[in-house]
Amino acid sequence: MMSVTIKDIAKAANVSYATVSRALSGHSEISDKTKKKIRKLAKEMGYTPNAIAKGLVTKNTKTLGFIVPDITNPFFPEVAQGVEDCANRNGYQVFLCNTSWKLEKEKQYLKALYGKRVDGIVVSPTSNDITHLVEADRNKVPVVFAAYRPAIADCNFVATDDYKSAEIAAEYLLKLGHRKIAYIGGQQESCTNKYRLKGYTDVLKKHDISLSPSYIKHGAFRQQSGYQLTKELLIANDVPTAILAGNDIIALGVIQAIEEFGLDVPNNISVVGFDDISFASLDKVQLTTVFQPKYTTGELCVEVLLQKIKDGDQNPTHKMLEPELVIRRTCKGI
Amino acid sequence: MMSVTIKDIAKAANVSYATVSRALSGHSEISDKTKKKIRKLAKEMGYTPNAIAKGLVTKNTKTLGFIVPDITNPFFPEVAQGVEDCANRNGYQVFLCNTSWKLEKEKQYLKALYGKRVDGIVVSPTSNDITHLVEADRNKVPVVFAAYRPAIADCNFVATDDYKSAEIAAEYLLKLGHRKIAYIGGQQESCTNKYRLKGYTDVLKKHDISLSPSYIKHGAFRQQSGYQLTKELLIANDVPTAILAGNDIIALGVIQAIEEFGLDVPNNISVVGFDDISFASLDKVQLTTVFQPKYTTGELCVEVLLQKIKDGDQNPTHKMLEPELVIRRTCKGI
DNA sequence: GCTAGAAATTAAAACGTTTGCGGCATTATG
DNA sequence: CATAATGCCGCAAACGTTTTAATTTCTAGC
Repeated sequence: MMSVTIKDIAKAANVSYATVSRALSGHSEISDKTKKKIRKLAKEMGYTPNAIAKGLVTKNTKTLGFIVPDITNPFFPEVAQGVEDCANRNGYQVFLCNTSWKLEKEKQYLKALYGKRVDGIVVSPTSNDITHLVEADRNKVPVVFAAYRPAIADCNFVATDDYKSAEIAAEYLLKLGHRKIAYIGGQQESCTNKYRLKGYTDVLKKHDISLSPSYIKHGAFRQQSGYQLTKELLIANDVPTAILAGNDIIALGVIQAIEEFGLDVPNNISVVGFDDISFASLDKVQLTTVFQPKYTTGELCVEVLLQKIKDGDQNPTHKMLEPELVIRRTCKGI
Repeated sequence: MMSVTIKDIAKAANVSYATVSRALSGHSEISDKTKKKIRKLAKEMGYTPNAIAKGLVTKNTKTLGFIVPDITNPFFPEVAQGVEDCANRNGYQVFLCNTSWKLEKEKQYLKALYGKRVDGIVVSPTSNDITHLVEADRNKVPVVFAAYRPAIADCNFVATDDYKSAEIAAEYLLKLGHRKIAYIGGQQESCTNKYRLKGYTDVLKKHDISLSPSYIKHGAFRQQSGYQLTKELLIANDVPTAILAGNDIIALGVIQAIEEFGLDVPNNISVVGFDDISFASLDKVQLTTVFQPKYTTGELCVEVLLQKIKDGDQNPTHKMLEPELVIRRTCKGI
């Protein structure tokens, strides 16, 4: 499995290997005749440029990293699609890394990506502990946060306004006449969760609705977690009339729990999620949720990343995207 | 953003850079004292080894590639999870590449991956045209096919027996009393589709049921495709009592179409899918389907890949996994 | 036919590692 | 004390490219 190198071609064509390099890359003065000859030869010999040797000298690898916490949540593949498409359009490839919500894995991947000298990293962090990512951005390689708004100011990010998303959802529920609204969140510490929780509580406060602490529960951004927490909620004596779920995946678990409990969605309890993953629109599901521009998020992340890479600009870029309520069939007036 | 190299450390420690290399990698004779000194220094200076320079000399990158046709189909993320976990356990990282069912992209990615000199590739091919993949396996880098059984004999693959899967599903439908069973497939040319189709037709033949050609339709492994083809099917005059869908995603589209048409699943038409993606078990969906060990597929793929990498064995390895019917609520006796 | 200048090509250094070989201390052996 | 063995470490080549500077070849004008 010995691969053919530029030197092999040079020998075969009886020229220096500098000439071969130029003939192949094209962006240097070289006669048409030799260029053609060499290219033909290269193809015949089955030459594939060694990107890693090239990376060593040019200092760029035309590679990006994308770190996601859960590839099993359809939200992230959609973002990934945007990341990938935009990267490809610009001649970049992407390393997709999945942390399974483990901080340790996130750190490992960060190190590995930098070790491979990727030109930039987009990351949807696993937790609120992002010091390693910030440090990397400052000293080693540009990073932009996807679907996450860091508490620290001088980071790049593109995110949907989670606070506003929650506001919209809560206001909608209130407009439907609900007063007893529970919140089943994901990881309590995560920024996404914090903003959504804040939007929810603020709206309730604004309408002078007292917050029952038993109505606020946290777990993980997973179906199982939504299911479990809702069970707990339903066993207690004061059952809410509506539930705001931390995201669509959680919402699916919430609904499952409600129906297993013998209650109906939306007749007994209304449910709204966040994200609008593709399965939310299934006829059988028809989940009311707050849409988040997933694909666009991915695209924009790469755009700002490439910008940073190109001009070395260290100033933080922030992009806030607009959420949108999409009303389907899991909510009902009271 | 100048990164610190082994030479910088050597200078600081006042030793040769060979010594630094040895101190860091550890697997060479070196005194404990200098080893400690150098490691401490390296940490202080924020050294991250340049994996690409290392790869250039050692000829291996500790990196695998995984090419999938559609990251948006939950089937693949689950396989990817298995691939990743097993790779990580063995000190490898994986490049996840998504072709969006485009052969051209598959070829591009293959070239890019080889350019980056990944140590091995696992691929779920986009089409039945796999010559480029086979060629790569023979001359450049070991590749194993995931969830795909090539027509050519001397390839590595780990797949679930698609023929058997279809047999199981068809037999089940027959046992329920169905005689008018349609098949809504994915890409007609794909191997997966061919085996499933064959299993289906063979079973019907065995039971002396004549195959209506209008009952067999092909499109893509996508929800939209299943939806569209089912619409066509329902408009025709001879409506089937059961539909075998090419996979779960298609099945979801099939069900959508049936219900939009004013019919009920399973009361008017039974539906069964393949794969058992996580959403199939949702309370609202409860899709009867044929389970395929997705995570295991991923794991096994990298196991055989690593084996090939380690001992350079060129003999093809085949692994067939067992499907399993999981009965839920989209089928009914007649 | 000469020469200036442009065009095409080559030589060689550089990128950041690993590693085989050789050399020098240090210790063990006789 | 001389020698052999051992343990550490340095030198330098190698990996496959790109690229700058130098050199050769070509073209054209006189």
